[in-house]
Amino acid sequence: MANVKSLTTGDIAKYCDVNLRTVIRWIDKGSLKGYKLPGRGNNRVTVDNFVLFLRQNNMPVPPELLPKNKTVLIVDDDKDMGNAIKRVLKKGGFECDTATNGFLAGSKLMQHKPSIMTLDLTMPGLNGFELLKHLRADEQFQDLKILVISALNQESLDEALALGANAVLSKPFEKDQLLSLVNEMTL
Amino acid sequence: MANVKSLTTGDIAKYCDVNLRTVIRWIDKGSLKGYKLPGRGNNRVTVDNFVLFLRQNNMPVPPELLPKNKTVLIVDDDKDMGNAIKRVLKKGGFECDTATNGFLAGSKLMQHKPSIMTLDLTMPGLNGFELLKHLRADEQFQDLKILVISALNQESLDEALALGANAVLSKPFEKDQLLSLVNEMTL
DNA sequence: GTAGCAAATGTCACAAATGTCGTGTATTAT
DNA sequence: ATAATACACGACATTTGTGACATTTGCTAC
Repeated sequence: MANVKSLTTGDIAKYCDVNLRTVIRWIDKGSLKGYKLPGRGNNRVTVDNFVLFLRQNNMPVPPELLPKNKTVLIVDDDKDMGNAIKRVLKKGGFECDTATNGFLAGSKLMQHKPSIMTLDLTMPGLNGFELLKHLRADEQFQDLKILVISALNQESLDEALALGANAVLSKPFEKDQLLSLVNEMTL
Repeated sequence: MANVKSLTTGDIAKYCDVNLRTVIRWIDKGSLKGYKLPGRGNNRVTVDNFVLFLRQNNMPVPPELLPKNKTVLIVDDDKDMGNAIKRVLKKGGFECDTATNGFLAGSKLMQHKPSIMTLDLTMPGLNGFELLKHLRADEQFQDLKILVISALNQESLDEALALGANAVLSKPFEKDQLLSLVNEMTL
C-alpha cells in the first residue's frame, strides 16, 4: 500500500467510517464511480474519484489522500525573481520548480503535481487573472494553493483573491513574509 | 521502457495497482490474454491485449499505453483557425483537443499525451520556435509528432523543420493537405 | 413528542478473489 | 562473466462480494 493509486472498498469503508457493504452499494448505485477487477468483480476506486465523491457530498477529505508534497511551482517570467523565490523556499525545506512561461507552467503543473504555486500576475503572454480563473474552475486543481506575487496595486491583489488566490504578496517583499505565507499554505 | 510492445506481469501489476500474483492468475484463467516465454514460462502481454482487457473491464486506461492513439492537440491562439483544423481532423477520424495559449498547451500535452500536435508558430506570448526546441530537448516528447502550421515565409518553415518539426504547412492551406500530412504522421 | 414508514446502513456467514511470503530460477544490467 | 533484479509457483493469510435479514436514520403526520 506504499504508493496507492486506487482504493478497495475496505479502504474506503475505513476512511468513511462506514460498512464495506455500504461502499459497495454506493458504487453499484453509481454515486461513487469505480470499476471492477475481472476476477469476481472486486471493486477499485481511483483516489481522484474518491476525493471527488467526498467533495460532492461535503464529506471531510482525509489529508493523506491529498498531494501533501512540499513541492512549489514558481511561475515568474523574470528568472532572477524566480530564483530568488526559489532560494528562500528551498531554505524553508520546499522542493522548488520554476516555470518562466505559460507552457512550462502548464506542463510542470500536470507533471509534478505541486501542492503550492506562486504566480506572478503580469507576465508577457500569460494573463495571471485568466490563469487563476481557469485553475479555480478546474476540479483537479481545487487543492492547489496559489500565492499571487505582484507589484500591482492593492485593488488588483484584491481581485486576485476574489478570483481564488489563497494569499497575495506585494512586491517588493521580505523573505520572511514569503516563507511564512507559504508555510501557512501547507497546513 | 521507451517503446514497449509487450508488458510483463510486473508492469501490469503496477498499472492496475494489483499484486503480481493476481495478474498471473488472470492470465492463467484466460481473462487476460498473454503468452509465455520459452525459459521458465515468464508471461508477456501485448499492449493491445492489455488495453483491450482494460476496456472490457471498464478499468482506466493509462494514456501512455496508447502510442498510436489518434489524438491531436491543436495549438493555435486563433480559435476560428483552431476549430477549422479540428473540423478537418475530426472528419479524418482523429480525436482533437485545442489549446489557445501556452498554459493550456502544456497542461493538455501532459494530461492527454496526444501523439500529434499542430503548432502555430506565431502566438502572442508563446514563441513557437522556443517551444519546438524545448520539446525536442525533452526525452518524453521524442515520439510526439509536430506539424507546424504558419503563415511565415519558407525560411521560417525551414527553420522549424531544422528545430525538429516533423512537417510544416504554410497558411493558407487546403483541407486535404492538412489531413494527408497528419495521416502520414500516424504511420 | 411519537407513531409509523421507507430508505439507508449494519451484521453475519460463506465462498471466491486477492495479498503475502519464501524459494528457486530466469532475465537483465554491469 | 557475474551480480542484481524480476519472475513464477505453492502454500497460506487476508480481504472482499453476496444474499438475507436486523437495525438505524430521516421524515411525515398526527
